[in-house]
Amino acid sequence: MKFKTLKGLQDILPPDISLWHHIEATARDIFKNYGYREIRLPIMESTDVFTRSIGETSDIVEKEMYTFEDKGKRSVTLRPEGTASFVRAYVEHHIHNNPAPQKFYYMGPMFRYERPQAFRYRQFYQIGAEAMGVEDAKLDAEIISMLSRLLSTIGLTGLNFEVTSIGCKDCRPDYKKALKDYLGDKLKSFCGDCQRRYDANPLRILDCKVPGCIESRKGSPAVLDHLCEECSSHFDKLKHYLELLKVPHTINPNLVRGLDYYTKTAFEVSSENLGSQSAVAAGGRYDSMVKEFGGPPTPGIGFAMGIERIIPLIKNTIDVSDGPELLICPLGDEATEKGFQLTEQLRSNGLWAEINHEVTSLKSQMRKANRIGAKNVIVLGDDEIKAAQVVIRNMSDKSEVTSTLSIDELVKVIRRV
RNA sequence: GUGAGUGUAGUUCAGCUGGUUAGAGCACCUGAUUGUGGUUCAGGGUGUCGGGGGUUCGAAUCCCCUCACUCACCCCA
Repeated sequence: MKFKTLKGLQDILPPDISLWHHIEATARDIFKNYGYREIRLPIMESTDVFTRSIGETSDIVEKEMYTFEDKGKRSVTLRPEGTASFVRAYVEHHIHNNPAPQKFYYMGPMFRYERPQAFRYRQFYQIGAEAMGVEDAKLDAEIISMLSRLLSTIGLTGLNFEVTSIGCKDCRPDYKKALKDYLGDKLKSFCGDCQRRYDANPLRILDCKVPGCIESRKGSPAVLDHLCEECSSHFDKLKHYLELLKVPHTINPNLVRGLDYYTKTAFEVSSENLGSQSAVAAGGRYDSMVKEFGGPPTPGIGFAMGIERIIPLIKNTIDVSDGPELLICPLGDEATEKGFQLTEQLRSNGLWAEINHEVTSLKSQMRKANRIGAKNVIVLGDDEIKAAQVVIRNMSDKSEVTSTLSIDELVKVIRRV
């Protein structure tokens, strides 16, 4: 084989593509109910858009971005996530002048230069939603509820919704300090990764799965006890509204997000059926990002879901079989010509019709009909043309109905109306 | 970036300690059945054994290198 897809990239072919369409159509449908409108964003941005928002020291920026210089010597980056691009567009087009909340959704590929793994790709697709301009926790509850509805409408079950608050610019530094103070003198009892995390991102120590670390961190201060007045009451309201809307969820104070811009609410949806990369969707509030991008102080909240991680979860539960509504099997030259015309006419009347282009034995034509999943078959030979009448055979129950060669009648009979 | 595993037909895989012409299931094609499919029966192999080098009388098998893929860590949708 001479060429193949690059590492971590994949072709999406039928029948899988039907699952993608199902997910995308369901998302558009649900988003419409909630007043979200589509926004299409470029696939690359000035590198600063990401470094300034995601965080210079985050893993994404430090080692996972597809960054290169264009011919004008500008540093550009293939987007590793959608929110930064969205906020850039929000500010650039003064969208804040519209009545709040302004709600948008997007879908498309993201790029991260990572080692591929099960359900992790270098080009992966996200469907994301962002709601801007409302600080109230009702919006947080609403968007989490929407996500929950979306995922269950798509057909997912057994998902775990985890919610927490990670504080804001004011209280998070205090908490970080309290945590580091507590962990500082017992640092030697932690794994190598955690010792590194202590300086890089101490919050992540709370998420470590090494048994020794779980033991050693027992009794460490909890984020939720260190929230400032405002963050704390925001989180209380969120819990209240989630109860009110009956959105199933658990509180996980150790939930950590890898992006620097999150404030207050953070949430993640995971599945136990995905192996190690279990996150299906994740999101949170970002109340200071618009201002940092040069816009007026504007709160925002959003989430993104990974399509590749949803596909395997619905693969065996959704029927993706398809096939033409009619296959014409011609026998002889005259039938080939007549059938060719007929096929086009049926198509222009809205039917998915096909004709075998090679006149082989009827047996092999029928085999092919079966193989391609044709719902009905017409055998078109000299007799049928002479009589201007055909037999329409239903492939699933073998029932047969006769019809004249009139297009209207054919369509009617095939559709069984 | 780190660690482990796997590369043989379209696909899933067998091929043990080296031994004639590289195999099986599924899929595919043809026929039995001349104008009616799925079941059955008969026939058909579609292959650079990932690539290169080495050891040997002889390598899919052993050794080295390399490439690719997979899973996991880090991290994340």
